[in-house]
Amino acid sequence: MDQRAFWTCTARPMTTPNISNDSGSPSNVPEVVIQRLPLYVRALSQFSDSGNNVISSEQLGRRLQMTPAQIRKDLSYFGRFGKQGRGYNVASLEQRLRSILGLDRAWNTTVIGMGRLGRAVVSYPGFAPEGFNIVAAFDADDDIVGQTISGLDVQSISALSEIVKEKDIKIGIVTVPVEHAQEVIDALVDAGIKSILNYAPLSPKVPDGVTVRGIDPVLSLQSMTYYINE
Amino acid sequence: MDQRAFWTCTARPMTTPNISNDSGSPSNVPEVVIQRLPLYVRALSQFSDSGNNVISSEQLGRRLQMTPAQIRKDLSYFGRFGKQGRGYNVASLEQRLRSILGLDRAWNTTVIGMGRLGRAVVSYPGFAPEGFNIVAAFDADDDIVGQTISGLDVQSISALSEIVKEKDIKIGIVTVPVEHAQEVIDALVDAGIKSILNYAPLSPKVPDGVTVRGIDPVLSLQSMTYYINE
DNA sequence: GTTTGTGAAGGATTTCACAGCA
DNA sequence: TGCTGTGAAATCCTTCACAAAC
Repeated sequence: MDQRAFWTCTARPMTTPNISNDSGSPSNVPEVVIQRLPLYVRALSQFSDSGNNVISSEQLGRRLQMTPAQIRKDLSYFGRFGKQGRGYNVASLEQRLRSILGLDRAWNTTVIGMGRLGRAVVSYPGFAPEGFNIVAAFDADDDIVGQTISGLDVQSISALSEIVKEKDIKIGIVTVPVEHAQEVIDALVDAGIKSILNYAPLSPKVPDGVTVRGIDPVLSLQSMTYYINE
Repeated sequence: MDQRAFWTCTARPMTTPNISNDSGSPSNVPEVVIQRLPLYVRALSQFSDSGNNVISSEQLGRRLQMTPAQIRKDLSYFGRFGKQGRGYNVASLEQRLRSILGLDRAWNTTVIGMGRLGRAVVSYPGFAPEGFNIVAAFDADDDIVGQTISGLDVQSISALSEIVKEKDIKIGIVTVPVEHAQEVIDALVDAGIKSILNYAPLSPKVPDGVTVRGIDPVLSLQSMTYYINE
């Protein structure tokens, strides 16, 4: 029944603090709830692909292996999206959730570290269709700086802050070796970045107000072996 | 303060049920605690690299951005590893935690799906040093079956069950396109696999007793944008 | 009849705070 | 003195159960 996406590292209490939020959206939504919303979006999008117009919390719950009550409660943090006796309109619920999450716009993103992993990330075709555009690439190595990789010309990390402003980059993706990850993350924070996707195997220190999510398959494997009985 | 690695999907209640556990290890440890243990292992290993012998829960907590009380409580599920007034011996705590997680042995692993992502996974150098050995690779495409990729010869998925037994494979890594992910996961489950690392963007259905952890950078990004203020 | 939205109840997890030991 | 280990308290999250709406 546990439905939780990989590993996140956040410098934030589990419950979002009262950041006063102009757009009238509620301000004490638990972090776990926010992390489940993208799952709802994904499931709804799959449902509408298969031609359904309306879905109940019961059906969604069956799809996502979670209880209908939890789904209704989660949604109730943000408004009343359903119709009693009928359920939710698939397309409009998806649209509402996208809007809540800020997915109804595109986000400029940069990748720092153009080694093996960074190259894989910039050439991964899954980001752009979801509105995450990689618009700059950086590396510390002078041999790599100046190369063009997947249509991006790799720039020196010393230009990071400038380019972040120039290109209105809001999200940093860190693919440098673990030894340099903390300093790169510090540099992103200094450049004003508030959201970081970290592929390096470490728990970085970031100030309050900066969100870091980690991608670490080894960590995932290491917590699964506990449950293997033999 | 939230320290959680990406997305996991587990067919297990948040609190581990009473699976009677021969080796005298406790049987009602919350899942969140299990997910934090690898973070402790990683931090301890970094600490010992920097020449420290002893660490307090306060120091560990500072490193991992979590409270000392939580660390002590987590450890107390498994035993009494510290010395009052001094703290924990870094090396021996790391060893104890590795043993609890089953990381003091190697695990045979297989990757299913030898497209772009699967190739990146089998050539990722981070698994083997942690004891996760990729010993077989599978694909559905006849043009790929028979190729040798990173020293593995790619086999047909129809041979999955047989090879899993033959090579004593305990963990499956799914890198097939999302349309085929559920059927591949079903096949792994049929073959007796209890631990699955899923790179496909879907929440798979698995029976109780099977653990799935998902790796989905898009999902991580989608929950971060909520917090970006503008 | 069906399904939502939601207070209230019930669990689970985190934090507190301090006894006890080195 | 310093720090662990741990019950108790506090907080957070999920589930229940039902009135209201369709």
